[in-house]
Amino acid sequence: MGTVEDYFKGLADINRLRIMNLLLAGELCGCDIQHVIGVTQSNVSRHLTYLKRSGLVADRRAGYRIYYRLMGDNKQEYKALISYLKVALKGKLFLADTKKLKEAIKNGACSVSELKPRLIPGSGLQTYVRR
Amino acid sequence: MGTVEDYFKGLADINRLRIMNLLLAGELCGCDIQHVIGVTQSNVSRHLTYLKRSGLVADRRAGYRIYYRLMGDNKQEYKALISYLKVALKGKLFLADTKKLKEAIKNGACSVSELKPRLIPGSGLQTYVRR
DNA sequence: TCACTTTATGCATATAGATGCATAAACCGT
DNA sequence: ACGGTTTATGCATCTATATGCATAAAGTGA
Repeated sequence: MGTVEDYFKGLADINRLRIMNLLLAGELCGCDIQHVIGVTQSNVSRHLTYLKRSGLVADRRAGYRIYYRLMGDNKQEYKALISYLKVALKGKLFLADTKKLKEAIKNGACSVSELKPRLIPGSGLQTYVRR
Repeated sequence: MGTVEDYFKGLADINRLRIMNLLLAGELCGCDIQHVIGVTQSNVSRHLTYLKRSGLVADRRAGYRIYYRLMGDNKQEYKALISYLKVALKGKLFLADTKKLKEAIKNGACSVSELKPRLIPGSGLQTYVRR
């Protein structure tokens, strides 16, 4: 995993693209993703597994939640891909998802608020406090 | 066709990535692609059909040959994708393919020679004369 | 230990994709 | 019209994806 082919296979699905679009905004737990995308929980779980297997997404457990984030890979191939996604994910569906995510955060989503970043002690990672 | 999803689906196959890699070097006819990739003719034909359907590749007929080229799309999404491919297609397989293509051209490939570009009258497109 | 939240997975099913072989189709030159 | 070159497609098969439902698994808090 982590090859160019893996990347493209990983992104060859509309729901996985929607997830990547959301993760561009920051680290998220599965239930928030499920809420925004509006598919079943098992569906989200499997797509996240696929994205991890492709080398696109990383995760960490925090209690009974698991937070997913873009793989912080320094490979040029990976960074260039993320740059491309930022350019390419501008369609109505993606913008609507992003908007819905912001709304959810404002109304107190289950896990995150990009307005309130918090550093995880010792990890160098950033998460967001629950509202 | 031509959406981000189409692009990623179109590139989610190793043989189609290999074809795109070759087309980055210029316009090519199907038989040259087949020679370099080393799969069956029907396989190449179907992958090219898929790439056209995805909005990634365009073609033109010239006699009994059909020349395939990257879709000359000015959309930012498309241009950024091509830029990404130039960065990402650096693996051994892709480099070997490119090398094999150059060899084929040097030895007189069936249709093209990037050493001898020729403008197609009126079209603004460039092709390569047969050796 | 028990109820609750979140995530993963076994099972079943439906669809899409990849591939080779044989053959058709399009076009050329003679 | 005919043989030769290149490309497309019908048929068959195999594998991979996508999806929902039900259920298990992991973790929390009382």
